[in-house]
Amino acid sequence: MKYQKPKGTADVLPDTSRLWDYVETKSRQIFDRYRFGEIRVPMFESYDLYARSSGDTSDIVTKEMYDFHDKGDRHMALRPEGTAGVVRAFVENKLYGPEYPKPYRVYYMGPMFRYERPQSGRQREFHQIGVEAFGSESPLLDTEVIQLGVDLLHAVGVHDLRLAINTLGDPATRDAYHQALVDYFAPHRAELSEDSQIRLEKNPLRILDSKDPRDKVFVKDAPSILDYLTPAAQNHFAAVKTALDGLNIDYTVDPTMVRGLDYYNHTIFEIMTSSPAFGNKELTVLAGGRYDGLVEQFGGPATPGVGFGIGLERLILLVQQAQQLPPAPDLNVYIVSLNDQAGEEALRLAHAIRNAGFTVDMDFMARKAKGQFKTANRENAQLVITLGEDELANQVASIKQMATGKQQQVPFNTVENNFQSIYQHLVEEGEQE
RNA sequence: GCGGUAUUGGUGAAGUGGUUAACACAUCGGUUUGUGGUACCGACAUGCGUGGGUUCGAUUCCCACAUACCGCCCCA
Repeated sequence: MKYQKPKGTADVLPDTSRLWDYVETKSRQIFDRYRFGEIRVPMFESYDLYARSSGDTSDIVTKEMYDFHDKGDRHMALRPEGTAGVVRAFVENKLYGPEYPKPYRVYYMGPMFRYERPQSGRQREFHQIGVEAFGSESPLLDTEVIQLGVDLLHAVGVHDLRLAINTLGDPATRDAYHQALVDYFAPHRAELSEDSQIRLEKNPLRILDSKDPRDKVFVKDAPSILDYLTPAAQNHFAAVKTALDGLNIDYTVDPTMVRGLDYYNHTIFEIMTSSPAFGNKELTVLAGGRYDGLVEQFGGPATPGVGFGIGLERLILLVQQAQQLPPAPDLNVYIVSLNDQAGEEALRLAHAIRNAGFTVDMDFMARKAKGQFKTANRENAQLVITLGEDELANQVASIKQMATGKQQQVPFNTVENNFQSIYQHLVEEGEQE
């Protein structure tokens, strides 16, 4: 084969894209109800934008960034996540201005990229649906965003959700907790995994997320961030929990939950579900949190923000598992043509009938009548129009109702000008009998 | 970046160091003129991911590369 798709990409073919469309359409309906508007931002930005927002110290960022130098020798990167670009747009378009209602709420959906080795559920090009809400510190906004996520998942038929929440607190909290973790783990340094020994230097929080059994022994009794919250952070978290209770949204507090990105603080949350689609393993489909301070870091005025992202590929699998595909659209008419001249007439009639609002297909392979009927049958055509020498000579179409097998003649004229009434007579009234 | 497994037609696949690469599904055609199902008949990989090598001879052995899947790292 001469060409193959780039590593880690996928072609979405019509059968599956119907499912994508379904999920996207449902999502938009939910966003409308919550008054989130769509924002479309570039699929690539300056490399520095992503590197800085994600935490440029981590070599992870450079390792997984899909970056390149353009012809002007600018260092660019395909967007690895949605938030950074949206925050940049928020600042650049001065959306913090007084003329915009606060909080300023947007959603996006589209491809993201990361340069890594493809494996289970991970591709180099993947898709996310995400939301961001700027300008309010209210814990009620955190809660509304969570509620939005839950609603969205319900809307596409994904149930059995588990919401996990945690707080990373404010900067003072993080500093104190950081120190506490270092104090706790340092004496066991030699007993930790090699990776965690490095994490201890760079980002002790990540040790909590380790899968290595050597680390888990100590993680079990590690200090909890909940004990290091400043009063303000504590109040915020408590208010989120109260609001969730008020909405009857179940949740579990997971004090070991962390985020890979540096910009998160205060509330972070994940929605998990287990499904046969994933071998009944519990997997996260939605993750988000608060990122007060990010707008400021990007050169805007101090503006709080909160949002989440959903991995679309994963969600699609869930939806596919949870419910049957939305049915393919009906084929109203299939036109069988028996010679070249009839083919030309078929083209004309097809156009007229389509203009009347019906779906029409016809043969382009010069196949025999039997073969064309087979196709019509396979595509579930309601009506089949046959055009051959006789029909052309008499300027009439033979129209067959596939359900009953009855066939009758209708002048071309009527087919072209009043197909609606033919259809009503043959199909809709037929159904009532 | 590291490791494991895999790669045969439109699809699912069997198979062997040597003159015709099973079988099934799908598709197309036929079983007398232009009508859906079934049955029966026929057609359908000069080719076994790509490039090298070993060999008298490779789809089968070896190497490299590509891609896919599964792990590690990491996770946006």
